Amino acid sequence: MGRPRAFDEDEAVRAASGLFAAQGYEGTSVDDLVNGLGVHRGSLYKVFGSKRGLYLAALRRHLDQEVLPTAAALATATDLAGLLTRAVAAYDGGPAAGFLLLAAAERAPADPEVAALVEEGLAALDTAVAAVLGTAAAPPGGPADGLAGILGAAVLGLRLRARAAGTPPPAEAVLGFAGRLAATLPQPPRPA
Amino acid sequence: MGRPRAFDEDEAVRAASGLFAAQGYEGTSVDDLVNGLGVHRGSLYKVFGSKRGLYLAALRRHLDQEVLPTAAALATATDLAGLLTRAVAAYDGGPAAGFLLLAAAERAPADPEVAALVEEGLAALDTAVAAVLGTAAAPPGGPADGLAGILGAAVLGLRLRARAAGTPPPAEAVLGFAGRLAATLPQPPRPA
DNA sequence: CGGGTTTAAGAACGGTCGTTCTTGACTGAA
DNA sequence: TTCAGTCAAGAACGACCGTTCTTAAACCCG
Repeated sequence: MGRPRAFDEDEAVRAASGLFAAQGYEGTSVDDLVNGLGVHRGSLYKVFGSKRGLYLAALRRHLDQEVLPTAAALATATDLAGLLTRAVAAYDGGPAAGFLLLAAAERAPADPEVAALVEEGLAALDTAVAAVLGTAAAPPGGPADGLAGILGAAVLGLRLRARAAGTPPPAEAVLGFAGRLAATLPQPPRPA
Repeated sequence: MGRPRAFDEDEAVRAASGLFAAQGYEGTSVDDLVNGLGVHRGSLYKVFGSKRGLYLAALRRHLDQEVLPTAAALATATDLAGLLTRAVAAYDGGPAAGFLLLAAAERAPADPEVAALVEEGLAALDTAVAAVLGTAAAPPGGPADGLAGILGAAVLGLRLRARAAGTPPPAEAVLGFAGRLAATLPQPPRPA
């Protein structure tokens, strides 16, 4: 019973991801969200409780729909060059690109719940890199450690530079680096 | 002539750096600045023109007093391990730590003047890394390229993770990575 | 000591912030 | 067809936003 909803909740959350990724949390007003999502103000508060609730839902969706699948795809690479090639190719430049970066820099220091989501995303990337390298992943909950953490950090840094400059990350730099680094491995990764 | 100033301008800009670094641009109100700087509202607008003007001054100061000196110190390293050791040691955890990161993620995409300052800081870091490696620096104005850009990106990514998690960057990971990578160099850097 | 000039002090501006409230439209069930 | 329940529509709330204005205080100079 009751009047049916005139909007798709998942689509609204996706649109919110784009707005938050582009303008940040503080830089996105509820009016921006109401206009961009096509969802009425009252419905927004009914469904998500608050602006912060919608932000958390958007970040959660970004992790589930973008970051974690990307990490899973990275983990299927058979060598380092393949992994980094996929990492660069995964940069779709879509509206939510960089949401994780922005959340890490802007909201994670002030919002523990955001920090936990960010850590989840970053840990997944580290785990994928570690899987390809055949080494142990970083300890859960702890800071990035080891080569996998460093490589993940490098990809993060490249994407941050790309975001700041408004250009896609430089693929050739990543691939050249992969060639260099592959030589340092004591044995071919994934010998099986 | 005229009544003398009751505040030190450089100290005010430094305090502003801390606030902007901690809370971001949109997250820091003019009231926050007036309280945190101990500078009267009118004086703030007289000297800096606007909140954005103060932000640009604070970022400029952060570059001049923190980032560029750090980059210069990095460039004096004689090998990769020394450079990365210094890079980690340079993380003072002070109030303005991460200002460059936050500016890159939050304001650079929307404010070209911020983007130019951010690019200046990142380029200086790349140049320092390149100097130690004995390779050419990234092309000015362009995206990071080559090994130096990758290494700089890794340091950026590590610091971003540290900022998100509220912990200092993991020194041992960086140093372990330096040992691995040093083996890939075709010759000892800085042969002279 | 009395102008001239610069800053400090703080009230006040219109606008926008996140949030809530009131009213009417639409639904399935009685 | 009435009822109870959910959502849409939009006005309205107090609080805060960045900015400006007015007035008093502190200095140099003559």
